[in-house]
Amino acid sequence: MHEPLFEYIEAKSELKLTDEERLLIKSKFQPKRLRKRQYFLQEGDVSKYVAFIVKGSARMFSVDDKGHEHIIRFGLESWWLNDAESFISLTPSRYNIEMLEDSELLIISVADAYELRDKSRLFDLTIKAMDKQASMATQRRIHAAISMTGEERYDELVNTYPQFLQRFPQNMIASYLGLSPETLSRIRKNLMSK
Amino acid sequence: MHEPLFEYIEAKSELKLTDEERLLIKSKFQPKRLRKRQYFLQEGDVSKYVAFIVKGSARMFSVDDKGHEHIIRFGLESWWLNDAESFISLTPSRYNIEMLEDSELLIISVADAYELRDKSRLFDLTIKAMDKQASMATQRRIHAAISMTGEERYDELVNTYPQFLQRFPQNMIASYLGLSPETLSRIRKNLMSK
DNA sequence: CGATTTTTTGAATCATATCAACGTACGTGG
DNA sequence: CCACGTACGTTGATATGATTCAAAAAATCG
Repeated sequence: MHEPLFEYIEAKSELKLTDEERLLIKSKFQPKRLRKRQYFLQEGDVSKYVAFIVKGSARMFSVDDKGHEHIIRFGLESWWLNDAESFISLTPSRYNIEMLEDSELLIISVADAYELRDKSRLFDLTIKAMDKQASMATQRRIHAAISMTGEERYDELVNTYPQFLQRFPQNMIASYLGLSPETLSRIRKNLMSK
Repeated sequence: MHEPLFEYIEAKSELKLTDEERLLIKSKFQPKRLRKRQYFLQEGDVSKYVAFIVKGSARMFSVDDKGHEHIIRFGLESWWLNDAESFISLTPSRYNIEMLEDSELLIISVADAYELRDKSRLFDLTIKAMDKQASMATQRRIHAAISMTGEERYDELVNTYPQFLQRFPQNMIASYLGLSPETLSRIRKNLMSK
């Protein structure tokens, strides 16, 4: 069950885990199964855990006054789930995290995550690598959101995350891109004829 | 010259620097002065340095095919400057970083930054705290960009970063919000009459 | 298979961009 | 210190991209 996490850590840190370190990490990460449509985090709750996705997928989204959902980000195998804002400041979350497929997670509490970063150099390096990658990805996304048309943003998504198209329904892709489902449908129709 | 950086590190890490650590940090960060309109990073260059802003301000922006500029983020005192994407992957940057006021920076190379994180626990804690804060801020910004109208985004900026209105011209605020200068002008006019 | 969800299409409407013109503020060299 | 040039902000008219609402078609699920 923990094997994919170990592989992830060794890949990110570019180092090999000792048996001792494996045991330590295993002791802090609890397996958790969530079925499709179950929530990992609900709006108003405080995000006390981070999850590593072993298998499955999820979306983090907010709901506005009009009841429209906006997808902040998706999660797939080897990605992490949590609301940075709530997790860090320990305030109630404005977001929901819902599983989109039957999933297997490995969860760790805030306190244990800090402790583990202190005790395991590899784990610490892994989180640093993840932070860097995340900051790159969010910088790109902000750039796309403020400077591109819907069609350009869809184009970039097709190139950057082609898996999304296989795994997620089109109306969720639209929400992720900040478009209405109808608009994305029309954009795709348009691209067909080119 | 390095005093503001020391204060920043002690505030973020919630610990006190030793004299030894101060010397080490001082030896890695070079002072650099840039005047208004000078560039810290130009599109096409690789971002090899990170800068801590002691005094002054800057903007990071891209230029699209039509020659329009899009501001990804601003920098002010105690903020950091670099292009995450270029810095991390050592690829030529798609962005420019230009000083908006005569500024004093403390710059550190990629290699030295890694080394310093290894050698100074306080510096490492500081960067971790900064990463967390940055991930919170970018999550908020993405949420705003994909789910809010121009007026709502301006409103949020007024509440979150009121300093921006004092320090930066309105057309740059518009660019940061992903709006044309004309649209922001009209939004402000609208808000006046409420 | 029927029921529900997702996608598509059309028409009307809204938000924002674009282009052009004008007024104002600003800083820079003479 | 003034005058000029450049940058900035506002306003109006028009164009465009995207949303909304409604309905039908297609896909998916139990």
